[in-house]
Parts: sequence; structure tokens; C-alpha cells
Amino acid sequence: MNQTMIDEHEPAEGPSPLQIDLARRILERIRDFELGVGTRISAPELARAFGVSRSPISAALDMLVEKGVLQPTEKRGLRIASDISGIDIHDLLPSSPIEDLYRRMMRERASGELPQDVSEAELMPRYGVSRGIVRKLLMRFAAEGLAQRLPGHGWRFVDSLVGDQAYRESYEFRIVVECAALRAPAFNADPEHLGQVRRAHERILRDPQASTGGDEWFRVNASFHESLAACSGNRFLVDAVRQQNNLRRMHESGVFLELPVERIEQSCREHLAILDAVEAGDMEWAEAMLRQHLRQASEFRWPPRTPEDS
Amino acid sequence: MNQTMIDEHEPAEGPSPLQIDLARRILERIRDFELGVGTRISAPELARAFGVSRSPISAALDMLVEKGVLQPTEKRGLRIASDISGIDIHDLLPSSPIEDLYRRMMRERASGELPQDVSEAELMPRYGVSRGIVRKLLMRFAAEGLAQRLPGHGWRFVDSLVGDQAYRESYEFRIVVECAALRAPAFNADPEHLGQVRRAHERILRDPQASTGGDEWFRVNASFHESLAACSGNRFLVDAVRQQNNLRRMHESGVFLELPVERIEQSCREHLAILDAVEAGDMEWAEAMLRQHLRQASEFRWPPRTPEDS
DNA sequence: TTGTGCTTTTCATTTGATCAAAATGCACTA
DNA sequence: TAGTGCATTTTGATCAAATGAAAAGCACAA
Repeated sequence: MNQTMIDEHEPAEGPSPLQIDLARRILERIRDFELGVGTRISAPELARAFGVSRSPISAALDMLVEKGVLQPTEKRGLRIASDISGIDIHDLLPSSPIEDLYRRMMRERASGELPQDVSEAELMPRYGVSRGIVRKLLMRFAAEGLAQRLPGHGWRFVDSLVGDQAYRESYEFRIVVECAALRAPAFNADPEHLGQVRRAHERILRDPQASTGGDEWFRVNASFHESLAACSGNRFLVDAVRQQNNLRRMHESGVFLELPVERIEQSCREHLAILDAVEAGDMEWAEAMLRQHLRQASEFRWPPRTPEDS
Repeated sequence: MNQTMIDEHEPAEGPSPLQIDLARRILERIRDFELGVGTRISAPELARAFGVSRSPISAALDMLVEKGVLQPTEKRGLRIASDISGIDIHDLLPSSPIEDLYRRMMRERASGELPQDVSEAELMPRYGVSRGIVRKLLMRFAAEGLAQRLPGHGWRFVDSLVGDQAYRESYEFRIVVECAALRAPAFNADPEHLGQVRRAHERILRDPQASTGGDEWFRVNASFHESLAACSGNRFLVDAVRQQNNLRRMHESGVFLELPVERIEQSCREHLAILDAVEAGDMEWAEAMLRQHLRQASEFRWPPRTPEDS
């Protein structure tokens, strides 16, 4: 072959998915801790918090410097350069192609475009990616309890939350597990942690409109339920709640319409009331409210979908 | 290169892991359905039952013919040739190297020889296998909820059931979930299925000695708890019970001593009593007994281990 | 001490070709 | 109508080499 092109390395191999993910989580962390402009940022601390080495953290911080969120101090190190409380994190950061594909698959599965049983070979041309990518994605679905390998050939997505039946089962399960968490003998509310959850809710209530579209509300909602379970001190309860959150994420990614603002506000207030009861130590009241909260949610019907849906 | 050797394919590539697994499950099925000598065997039916195509089923049946369990009929097709109720399935069938390695890893992890955090590169030389094999094994652990990928490099085994703390949490979780299953509004006992579980218990009671060593008792025990959950009609409860079974399997594979016979017999009888109550529709009594059964199990201390254990 | 900026080392992904195994289709039979 | 036996097609496992990314180490600064 003749080399008419400069056979240099392909330029601009962007940041790795891990780096992008870390950058996003760093922003979320800055917001959750309500760190102000000028605060110094420590790479080792972040590395510890996220369970990785400094290498990908440094790369993520570099991205944030490029975006103007951070800036180098006079001597060494970084500090926060701008207020990010108002901006949308997803708009600021590129999302990795892998992440996009993951969401796209989830959406197509939730809407039924993608069948329940799929083969790797079928997905490769469909999404125009190599087998390695397909497997990585499927493994991720599997790790989140959303898919599993079949014996022999192929993968199967879990019976998702389509149809009233599975939906009911999910809420029944959540009531069982989450209420049990509140009743756990070793229940111990960590004020620090719950306070953070509470602040996130108050942020939503201050500007509910901003949360209807993105997954901001989803994140806060999920962390509320997970944090309550965490107080039980029982890791299995936490895992169960987390998996239910994953399932709901997949289901809701198939619903295109936005949640009505009033709905979000009401849920927020219910969450805060439950937090009040928990922090006051009135577990029975908290449990009653949580049960009621979940039951209401299970009766909520999603807004009508696009016309061609069944 | 000169070809001094006959460059034929390596001989005797044994049966695939799937084939061996299917052969084992076919034997278990014959025993569970108590099919007698002479019964004809239908490959498509087995393929349907196990969710695979006829190809691996045929290979598995060939293995069983070789072992003398099945034999060809005069014209076409196969029939059962010998009574297998007394034999040990594990002795009859070879176990695939992959399966052996899986068990070995599980045992070494349960006993603490293998650290909680591992890298693929560390396991390759340790077990003398390629990276592909290591990944397949780790993926299997992950699928069973026994391990997960870490961000960046490496894998982490789940906090296993070592230490009183995790052990207590596990039983607490099981009580919550399994008792909820009995209380489920849609609870519906399938007599066919439960009868099969019952027969398996009676088989154990007839010859308890035979079950102390192998995993026969473990299988029956696990299927009892899983079957009860299945009657709830709630897939999430079933999944939760199944995952707890996986965890216990890993934990118990680290315990070398055998369970005392009396212990197995007592559990068997308790299981049967619970089945009686369930089939009689007395769910409250069933739940009370189940709760008591689990609580007792949680208080049971394993027999002393080999001396050098902590 | 704790953090930074760099280098070195280790680890895992990617890629493409080859091959084993599972799925599928078809002719034929009980 | 289901089942068998065999042939064909499809799927995914496997391997080594090259590349890219994360972890680990070190000197130095606040």
C-alpha cells in the first residue's frame, strides 16, 4: 500500500470512558459537598474516594481544567474556578461513545425495538461495533442484573418492567425490602450522609423545572432509597435496593415523556418527611410513610406514550 | 517450517463444558422424575427443557450411551439402560477442567488463600491458564453475584460469608425475603413442583449417610428454598433467594468437614413439615416454622476446622 | 505529613484470523 | 405429529501481538 497520508497515530484519541465518568463524578461531588469557588482540589483524596489510582483522576482533572471549571493555582495544584451549581453536567462533558451506545441499547430494549433474546453477532452489525465492544456492553448489562448469558448461544435481557405484572412485582419487592431495612435491629442513621441526601432534595425543590428532563431527579431518588437501606447495616438489603434502581433506570429510559413537575415535588416532600421521621428515630412512622410512598408510586401511571406504542 | 509431526488436529478434544453439564442435568432429571429402565428419551424434549438446541443434547446423550446409562433401541432413538438411583453422578461423569478450576477458586477464596481483590494477570500464572479462561471464570463469579469488576484494574470478590457479621446479615436477609414470599398475595403452590422437592427430601432421609459428603444435600436444600420463593410468583424474590444460595455455596465450599448426619435429617424433617403446611394452605404456620428454621440455622456453628485455621 | 509532577511498570483492551461448538434446516421414519 | 440422523450455517471461543490505560514508585515542594 502507498502511504499518501502521514501515517501518524490517529490524532485526538479522546479521554477514556473511565476518565469521563470520573470527571462527571468529580463535578457531582463538588456540587454535593457544595464546595465554593477557590477551594483547592486534592487528587489523592479523589483517588481514594473513587477507589482508583491517581492516573485517571489526573486525566479527568485535566478535562475539567480545559472546560474552565478548574484552574491551576499560582504555584502547584488546582482550585475551583467557576460556580457549577447551575449548569447541566451532561452538557459540559462529552459522553463516551460506549456510554452513548449503552443508553441507546437500553432505550431500544425498553421500547421493544430490541428483542429480549439477542446474539452478539446480531448486535455487531446493528450498532457497527466490534465484538469486543458488544461483549463489554452485555457484560455491563449483566453486572447490573439487566441481562444474562443463555446456555449455548446468545444473551437474554431480563424480563424488564414492561407490563403491569412485572411492575407490580417490583414494587411489592421494594416494599418488602425497604421496609425491612427500616426495621433492621442494627439500623443506624448517619446524619452526615442523610444530610447530604436531604440537601440534594432541597436543591431539587428550589428549582424543580430543571430536573424534569435529565436524570437528575432519578439520581436523587435512587440515592434516597439506597441510603435508607444503607442505614440498615445489611449489605444484602443495600444490594437488593440497588438492583431495583438499575431496573427502574432501564424501564424509565424507555419512557420519553417527562415526569410532571408536581409529581417530582410531591415525591421530594414525601422523601423529606421520611427523612425527618428517621432522624427523629420514629421508625414506625417512617416505615408507614415509606410504604405509602411506594404504594402510590406503584399506582402512578406513566403519561401516554408516543402514538404507535401499544 | 518442517512438519515432522503429523499436523493433525490434537486428538481427543473431550466434550465441551456445556455438554458435560447437560449430561449431568439429564441424569438428575431422570432421577427426579423417577424414570425407570426402558423409558424412551426424546432429544427435542430435553432441548426444550434446558433451553438449548439439539446439538449439545445429542453429544451429552452420546456420553451417557458410552457410560452405559442409555442404549440405542433396535430401530432408532435411545432408552434408559440401567438404574441410576443409587450411583453418584459425579463419579460417573468427568468434570470439565473449567468446572474444576471454578470450584478450586471458590474453595481457595472461601478459605482466604485467595485475596479479596485480584487481577487477571495475577490469576493467569497462578492457575496456569490463559487470560480468556480467567475472564470466563471471573464473569461466571460475577454473574452469580460473587464478584464484580473494580473501576480501573482488577476484580473484587464480594464480602463473603466469613465472619459472624456477614453471616448474621445473610440470615436476616433470608428471613425477610423468604417469609415475605410465603405472605405474597399471589402465592400459589404448584403441587407438581413441590411434590418433586418433597420426593428429593424423602430420598435423602432414606439414606442420609450418602448425602453428608457430596453436594447432594446442598442441592436439595437450595431447591427447597428456591421453590418456596417461586410459589410467590414474584421473580425478584426468587432472584434474591437464588443469590443467597450462591453465596452459601461459596461459603460452605471453604468448610471441609462434613455436616453431621443428624443435622441433615433434622433440616429435612423441618423442610417436610413446612411443605405440609404450605400444601395445606396454612401459610401462617408455614411462615412461623420457616422463620424458626432459618433462625436455628443461623445459630448453628460449623464444626471445628482444620487446626491451622483461625 | 500530604500533595504534585513525572517516570516506570503492570495490566487489560483491541484486533484479526482460525477453529470448535451450537443452532438450524431437511429428508426420512415411527 | 413428533422424532431421528445428518448436513449446513451461524455463532462465539481462542490465541498472540500490538497498543493504550491504569497503578505504582520516586524526588521534591508546600
